[in-house]
Amino acid sequence: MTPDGEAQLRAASLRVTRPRLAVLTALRGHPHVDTDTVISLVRADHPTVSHQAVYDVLRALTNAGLVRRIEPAGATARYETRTSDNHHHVVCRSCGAIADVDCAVGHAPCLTASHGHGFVIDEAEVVYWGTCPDCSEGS
Amino acid sequence: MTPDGEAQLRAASLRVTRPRLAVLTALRGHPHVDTDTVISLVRADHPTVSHQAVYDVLRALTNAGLVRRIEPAGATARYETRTSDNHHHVVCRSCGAIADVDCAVGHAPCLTASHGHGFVIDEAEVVYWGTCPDCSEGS
DNA sequence: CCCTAAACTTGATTCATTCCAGAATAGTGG
DNA sequence: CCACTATTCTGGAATGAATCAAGTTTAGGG
Repeated sequence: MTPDGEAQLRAASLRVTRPRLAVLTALRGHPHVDTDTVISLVRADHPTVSHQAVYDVLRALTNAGLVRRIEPAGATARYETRTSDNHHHVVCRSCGAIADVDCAVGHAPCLTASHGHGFVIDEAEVVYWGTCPDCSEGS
Repeated sequence: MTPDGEAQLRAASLRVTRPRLAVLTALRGHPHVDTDTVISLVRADHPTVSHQAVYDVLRALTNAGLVRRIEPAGATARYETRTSDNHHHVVCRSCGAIADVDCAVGHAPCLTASHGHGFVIDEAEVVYWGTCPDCSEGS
């Protein structure tokens, strides 16, 4: 099993608070959800947590590397706990569903495009666009 | 030279209007600008064009494929006229500058990751994150 | 058990984008 | 060349994700 939230927070020298644990738990069970959904999930157990707290927590966890923020074009920010393995995402054009995709071309393939106008490139982000099973079925 | 705006619009069966020509011209001269900048550029020549018109035009041109919309995480939508050659972009983390990057791994490399949870993938979008020459110089 | 910085609550604010109702206009058919 | 209609444009209000601000609570070191 993944280390429990408390251990993760301490390892990142972040204070262990109820809202933070709740957000981590919510994201564990529901990958790729937006902020609003996180708020709902958190409030299921802790009704008094403010939306601002969730925004703060998500930012803190993202900065600490415990959570990864993804932001597909035309959608609001989503979050997931699967970090540090440079995987990518498929996004459904019609319903917005997101699924994980392991890096196709081995590891960090695209960083080879380094001769980009003098830019120092440190990350290559890939987003696949398409149609999810549910949506392509209907048509 | 690129075909003039009027020809492009007619080829796409779009009406030829002053705002549309102005937007096309603005984007030709200034790639990767956001909507607000487009509005300013357009108004330099045609002060009466409404912001709504620019939004409408950008959407119409994008749907017609005359313009491509890019939307890096954490930034507002940008537009460019270079289409139909599947190139990618480098984005500067500190100043937000964007530059074009030709597809590194040949053509449409990444579509090979097709076995993604039953998704039918039709496009692979790549965004390189890094630091532009100007910004890395200062540090 | 105190104390202080960090975190949280509440509520207002920003800003890109969209929605709406009415006026203008491109371009087809007469 | 003119009239007609759908499309487009104008001006202004509304939406919604996200941020800011002031004051209260709390984690956790001393």
